[in-house]
Amino acid sequence: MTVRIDATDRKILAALQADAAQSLDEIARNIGSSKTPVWNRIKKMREAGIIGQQTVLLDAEALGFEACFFVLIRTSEHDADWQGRFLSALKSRPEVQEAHRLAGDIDYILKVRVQNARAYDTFYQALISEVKVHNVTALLSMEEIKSTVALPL
Amino acid sequence: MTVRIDATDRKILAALQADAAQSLDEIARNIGSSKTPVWNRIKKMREAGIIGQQTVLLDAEALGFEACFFVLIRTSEHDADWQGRFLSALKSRPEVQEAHRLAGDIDYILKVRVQNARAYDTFYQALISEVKVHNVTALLSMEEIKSTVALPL
DNA sequence: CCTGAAAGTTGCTAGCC
DNA sequence: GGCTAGCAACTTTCAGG
Repeated sequence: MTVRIDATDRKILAALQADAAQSLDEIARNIGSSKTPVWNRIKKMREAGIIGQQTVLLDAEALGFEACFFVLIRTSEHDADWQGRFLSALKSRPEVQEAHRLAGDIDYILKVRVQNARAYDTFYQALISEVKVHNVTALLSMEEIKSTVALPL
Repeated sequence: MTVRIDATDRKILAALQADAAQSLDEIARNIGSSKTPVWNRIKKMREAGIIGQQTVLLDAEALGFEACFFVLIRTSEHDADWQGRFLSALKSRPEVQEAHRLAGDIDYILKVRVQNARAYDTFYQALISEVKVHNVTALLSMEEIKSTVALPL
């Protein structure tokens, strides 16, 4: 299932990451190739799942999502049933933008984007009523210094 | 500078978030409108900055970025000069995907994506040699449970 | 604010080097 | 593997209700 990625592929990926709206011609010109080979490579990488969803980045604040929290979670329960319920709760809640299971004494970290502090509290109350967690610390973001989805290819 | 966003605009944004590659016709059909009005609204929201970069989401693991750390940073220095150097260090390092200034006793949180633990250490050493920080805790992600850039419109 | 149609670009395929 | 050529499909513009 692993596809070999060469230097040209990486250039294509970097170009797509930077601006997925540009045309094949433009990408081809910038990396010193031409339309068809670029298209074939993109197709292959799409099929291999290396290139995933194509999306737009929206201005969260302009759309009324003015609060962003990082939530550190410790739990005492580690059985499969609890974990299953916890994971599906996270996946089904759209305000959870990221969720990671961690190594170390903190078990999970979430990134939660909501309209305001009150909306966060609603989310938090709903979450802890659905699954029991041992300890929760919420870190409130005051300023988004940097935010990118680009990998440093 | 604020543009009024109505229900139709929100539907368009949701559609674009889900798949920015779909055609105007498709979007128009799904939201019960037609090409030109959809295009006019998109244009307006682009100009207002509500719609930002168009990009693709890449499979980090397939491309060799197998480690993801969340870094909690406490600092004792809060003067403008220090902060300026710290921020520009973060912005210039491509492995830093997110950086937030926080409220509370932890001052900053970073999300750092690197090839492996060793690459993280290289990053970490470089960062602390550039700017002095009081206390650093790195949380290693074992599993990316969820990751989306979509806002819950 | 929407409709419909025209014009220029682009995505994608096929056949040749 | 890459290149050239072509058509279908798309984006973008604009006159008119």
